[in-house]
Amino acid sequence: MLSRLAGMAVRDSVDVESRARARTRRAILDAAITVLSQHSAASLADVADAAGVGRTTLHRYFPERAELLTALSADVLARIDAAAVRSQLDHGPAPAALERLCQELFELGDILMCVFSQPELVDTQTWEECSEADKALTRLVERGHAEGTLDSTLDPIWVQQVLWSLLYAAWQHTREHSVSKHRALDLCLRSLRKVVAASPGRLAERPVQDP
Amino acid sequence: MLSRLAGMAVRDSVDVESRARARTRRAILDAAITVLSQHSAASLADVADAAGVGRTTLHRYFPERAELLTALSADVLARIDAAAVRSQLDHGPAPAALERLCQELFELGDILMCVFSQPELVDTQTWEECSEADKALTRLVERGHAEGTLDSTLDPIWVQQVLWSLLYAAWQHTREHSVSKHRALDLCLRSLRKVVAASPGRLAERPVQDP
DNA sequence: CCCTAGTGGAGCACAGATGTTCCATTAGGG
DNA sequence: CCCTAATGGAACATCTGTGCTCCACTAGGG
Repeated sequence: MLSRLAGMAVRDSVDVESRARARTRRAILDAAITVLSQHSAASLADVADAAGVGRTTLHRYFPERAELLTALSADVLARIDAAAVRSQLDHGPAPAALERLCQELFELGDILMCVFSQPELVDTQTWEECSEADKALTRLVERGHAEGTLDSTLDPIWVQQVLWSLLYAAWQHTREHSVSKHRALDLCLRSLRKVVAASPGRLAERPVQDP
Repeated sequence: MLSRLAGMAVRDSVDVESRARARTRRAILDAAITVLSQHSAASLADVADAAGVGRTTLHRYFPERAELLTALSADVLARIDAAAVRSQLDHGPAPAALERLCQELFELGDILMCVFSQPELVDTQTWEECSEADKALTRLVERGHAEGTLDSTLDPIWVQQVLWSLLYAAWQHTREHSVSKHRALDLCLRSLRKVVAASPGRLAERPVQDP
């Protein structure tokens, strides 16, 4: 029943119609990711052009800009969750698992930059409640604390912040300066590793100086 | 001569006029920082409201949106440079100097977030060529490399990227989760310290895995 | 106290983005 | 091969943000 409603027209078979439409839909979403990751205020005409479709067609799929953004958000979240699944966060040593996640997320490229350039795209509330990736990452960090392989003074939320901001730094590094993706990822992983490593002994060596 | 031109009207004394105008100008710039740091696409009416002035007045100071952004950019750059000067990057051990810079920049608050939400505000070309802060930071990192107090596998540009992205992470941390500024700065400094610390011995322990 | 710089509001024109409709054309499945 | 879903383009109304003008009002300095 739902599938008939989703298809905008009454058809016998369900997937046959989807062929062309699914392809167009993907092209639009991919274009939206590319365009909006670089200029979050880009017009729908820009997105349509990048997707190689007419503005009218774009409107058939997403009657309002908000609907495109909603779909984009869902797509981004799904890809991030998929990356988390591929990383198998519950297996092996915590630091290694975290690095696998970092690599998988790095591969998402423009999708990452979308999240940064449009924070409203990923509502923090929804994210923390619905995202499996968030929960898995929290579990991972807590496991690392228990194992003694991750710095126990860094709570899961901060580790997540650092992971994302280092990924942003890495991609920005490739965009602005002519640095290879490989080099950027290397720096990113190396830095992440050092941040989360359990500090051997001398903790809080230099406390914050209040001015 | 220039001061008469800057005053938009022919006056005998120069600073008398500036009193009111300078106050209004600052109010507008401060409001622009606050508003645009949270929503980079905010309208000029929003900025005027936040500044407590009419839209007409805002137009008298900045006839076009671009001019407001230019002034905003100059203001932001000046504040960043001032923060760098206060940090005395050329004095003392390199890691400590870097932490002083981090603290000074952290205090800039919304100004930082402006730079992130509107990367076009700070053109990388202009920044690297004109900013004294950039040069001082580069010198600092190179000094740290020579001293052996900073990880020599991290080039100055990457250190700068990490510094900024950690600052972003810290502020985001206070905004989204109810974390005190003090705690956020503490996490930020601790993380920065670990990233830039010269690795004792075992470098490149775990190279990037190409998939 | 008076005068002028500074301000605020209303109003107007313009530009760009958006949402919508209609029609001609094309591609792909039955 | 034929038919229909799918598409693209043109045209239109609307809306928002912007840039600009004019006029009335107010506060602060001489």
